[in-house]
Amino acid sequence: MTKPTPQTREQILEAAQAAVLTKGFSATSIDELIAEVGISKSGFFYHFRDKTNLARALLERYIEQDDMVFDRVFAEADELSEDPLHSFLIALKLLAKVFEDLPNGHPGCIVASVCYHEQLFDQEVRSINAKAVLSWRARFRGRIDKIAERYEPRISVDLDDLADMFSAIGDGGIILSKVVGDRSLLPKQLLLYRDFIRLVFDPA
Amino acid sequence: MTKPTPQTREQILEAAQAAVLTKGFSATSIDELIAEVGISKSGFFYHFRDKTNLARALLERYIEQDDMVFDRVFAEADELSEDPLHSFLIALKLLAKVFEDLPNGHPGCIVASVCYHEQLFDQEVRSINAKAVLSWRARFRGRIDKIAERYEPRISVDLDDLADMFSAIGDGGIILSKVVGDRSLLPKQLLLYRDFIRLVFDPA
DNA sequence: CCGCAACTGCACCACAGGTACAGTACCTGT
DNA sequence: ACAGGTACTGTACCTGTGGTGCAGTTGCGG
Repeated sequence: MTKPTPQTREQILEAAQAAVLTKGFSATSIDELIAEVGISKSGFFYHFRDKTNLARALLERYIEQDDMVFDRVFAEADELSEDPLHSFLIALKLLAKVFEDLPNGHPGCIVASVCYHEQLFDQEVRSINAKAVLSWRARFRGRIDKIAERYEPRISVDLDDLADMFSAIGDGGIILSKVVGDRSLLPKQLLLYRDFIRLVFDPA
Repeated sequence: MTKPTPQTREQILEAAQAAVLTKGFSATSIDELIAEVGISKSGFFYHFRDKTNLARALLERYIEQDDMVFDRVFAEADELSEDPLHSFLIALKLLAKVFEDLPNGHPGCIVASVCYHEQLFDQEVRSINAKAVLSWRARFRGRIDKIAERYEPRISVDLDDLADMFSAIGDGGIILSKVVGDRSLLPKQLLLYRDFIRLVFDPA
C-alpha cells in the first residue's frame, strides 16, 4: 500500500480500453499498446499473463468504474428527495446529464464488447460479464421495488424486466450514439426510459 | 438470372456471420471459413476481394434480411387492423414472437458488431451502418407519425427519439439476452417498449 | 547490500492475410 | 462444335505480427 499503485498497468488498461472499443479485441495488438504507453513487450507481460488476462482486467475495471458512477449518482439523488420515485427520477436525469457532458460521447460499453467476442474468452470472463448485468438488474430492481411499495403501477409490468430495461436502453443507446455519430442520442434514450417509469408509477 | 445464384458465396457469408458475432471480426480467419464451407482459399478470394469486402457484404446482407422481416411483420399487422396504433402494437407483438421462436435466441446484430469494430473499416462501411440505423428510425417514425395524427400523446415526447427507442431496445435486448444467457429477455424488452407506446398513445 | 518490483532485450515460431497464376470442369449461346 | 464465361482448385510464396519464454538489469526500501 506504500506504493502509489503501479500506474503503468493503469495506463495499459486505459489505452487498451480505447482501442478495444473502437476496433475489437483481436485487432488490438499488444505492440500498439506498448508503443502508446512507452514500455517494452516484456513490460506488458509482467503485468498481464496473456491477452485474455488483459481482457479480464479490462472488464473488471470497467464494471468497477461503472458501479462507482451509479453509487455516486444514486447517493446524490437520495439527498435531493426521500421519495423513492422522485429520487429515482432525479437519478436518471443526473445520469443523462453525466453522459451528455462526456466531451466525445460515451466511448462504448466493455460488457457489450465482450458480448460480441464471447467465444474468444473463457467461461470465467463470460461469467463476470453475466454477473455485471445481473448486478445492474439487482440495483435497479431494488429501487423499483421501493417505488412499487408506495405507488400502484398504472399497468401490470414485470419489475425485473423494468430493471433490465435500463441496461438495454443504456447499451442500445450507446450503440445508437456511436453508429449515427450523435452523442445526444444516449442521454435522450435515458430520459425516455425516465418518462416510461414516470408514466408507470406517477399518479399525477 | 438463369443461375441459381451462387450458393457458395451465401455459405461463406452464413459461416462468417456466425463466427463474427461470437468472436469478433479480426478473430474470424479466412482459413476457418473455407474449412467450414469446404472450398479453397482461391475460392474465397474469387468471391471477395479482401476481408473488408466480406465485412461490407455481411453488413449489407444483414440489413437486407432485417428489412425483410420488418416488411413482413408490418404487412401482416396492417392486415389485422386498419388503426395505426393497433397495427403498430400488433406488429410489436408479432416481432416479439418472431424473436421468441428463434431456437437459440437472436444470434446477434451485425450493426452492433460493426459498431464495436468501427476503426477496422473504411468510411463506406460505417456510412452503410449509420444509414441502416437511420432507416429504422424513418420506418418507425413513419408509423408513429400516423399514430400521433389520430391519438393525442399523454406526455410530450420527441417522436424521433421514440422511433430510435426501438433500435436501442432491440440492440440492448440482444446484448442482455446473450450476456445473461436467457433468450426470453429480448422479446420481453420488446413487449415493454410496446407497453410504453400504449401508455403514451392509448387513451384507454 | 539484500531482495523484490518493475521492468528491458532478444530470440523464436506459428499462422493469418494477401498475391500470383496456371489449370480445370461445366454450362451457355451461336 | 467451339468460344467464352463462371466458378472454382492447387501450389507456391511473402510479410507482418501475435504470443511466448527467459535471462538480465535498474532502482528503491529496509
